[in-house]
Amino acid sequence: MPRPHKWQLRFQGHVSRWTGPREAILGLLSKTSKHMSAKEIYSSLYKKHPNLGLTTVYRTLDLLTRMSLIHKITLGNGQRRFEFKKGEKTDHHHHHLICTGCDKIFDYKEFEEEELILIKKTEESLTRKFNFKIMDHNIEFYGLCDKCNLNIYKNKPKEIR
Amino acid sequence: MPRPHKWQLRFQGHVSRWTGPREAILGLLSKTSKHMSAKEIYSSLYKKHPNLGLTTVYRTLDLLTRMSLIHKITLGNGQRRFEFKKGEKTDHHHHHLICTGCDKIFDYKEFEEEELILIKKTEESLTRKFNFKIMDHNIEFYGLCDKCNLNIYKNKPKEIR
DNA sequence: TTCTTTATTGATAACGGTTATCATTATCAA
DNA sequence: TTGATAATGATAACCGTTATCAATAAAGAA
Repeated sequence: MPRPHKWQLRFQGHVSRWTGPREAILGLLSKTSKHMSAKEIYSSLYKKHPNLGLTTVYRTLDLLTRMSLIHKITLGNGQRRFEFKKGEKTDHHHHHLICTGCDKIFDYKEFEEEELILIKKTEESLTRKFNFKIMDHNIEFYGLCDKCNLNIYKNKPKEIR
Repeated sequence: MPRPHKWQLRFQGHVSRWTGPREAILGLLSKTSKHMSAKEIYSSLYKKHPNLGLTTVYRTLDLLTRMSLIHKITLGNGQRRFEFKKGEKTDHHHHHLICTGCDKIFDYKEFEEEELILIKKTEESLTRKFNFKIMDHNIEFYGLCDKCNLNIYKNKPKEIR
């Protein structure tokens, strides 16, 4: 049932089996640049895989994350999204600008190189000082868009969300 | 009922009112260096404020965050915790190093000046590009502390928490 | 190929954190 | 003191994620 796949090699000699759902989910993520949520993946695959269960999506995303084939990002608002890992660690270097009024998220790439240098230096220093194995980082800026910056002293109203 | 408070000044001339729950929650966070969750705050205040509702804790934390009086951090596992903001100055400026094995949070000050310069440049650029009013930023590194790093080959991270 | 083992799946229920609802209470300017 | 209304708190609802468990299917063995 499962067709040959280049990533299947990662499973050989291990416990896991190469299955249709895993093929479908990894295939989808490898073909998009978006960071997708579990439900987005689930509904994207419904047409071609109507038998796929949401539980399997979660389990597969967890497996692929542990295999370092995909990358999980947790936004400041708690959203979890996944993306295919193209290669080097530095490729998935997304940072976010988030409006705390309406939760809109903007990707930015300003000062990407400078950030990378500083991140690397910081990681090395933290590893030495705390004896940590650094696996990931998260950099976000929070602010208010012009539509939201007038109402910060009120309990968050519905209208501006 | 509400007693005078230095932070009350932040409310004067605005819509919001200075209330007992807000006094209690901000007061608690100002007296601890811990990063607390909503439920931890709720149960910490239960003794002296048995009438306080969990809903109000969430609403107040949201308000105080938007007022930049406290800081919200979202861990990689989705946990949300809050800490008091000591001041606008760089005195107590720090970022977080989070162990994904045991959820422990370490504050660090490595490369503080270099980070601040880059952060300021990035903020200015983002403000110009997106017309945002930058209020805050969040820089976190995720990894495994030395104790948890020894257990990476165990199946269930829950057991070592 | 067929068989056997067991990893994987998917429907369902359950879980935990957060939010919406809404009647009541409390703040604060007048 | 009073009145308008912001804020509160009990409750239910919401939503993303997990646990459960019988059924299914992958992959090596025969």
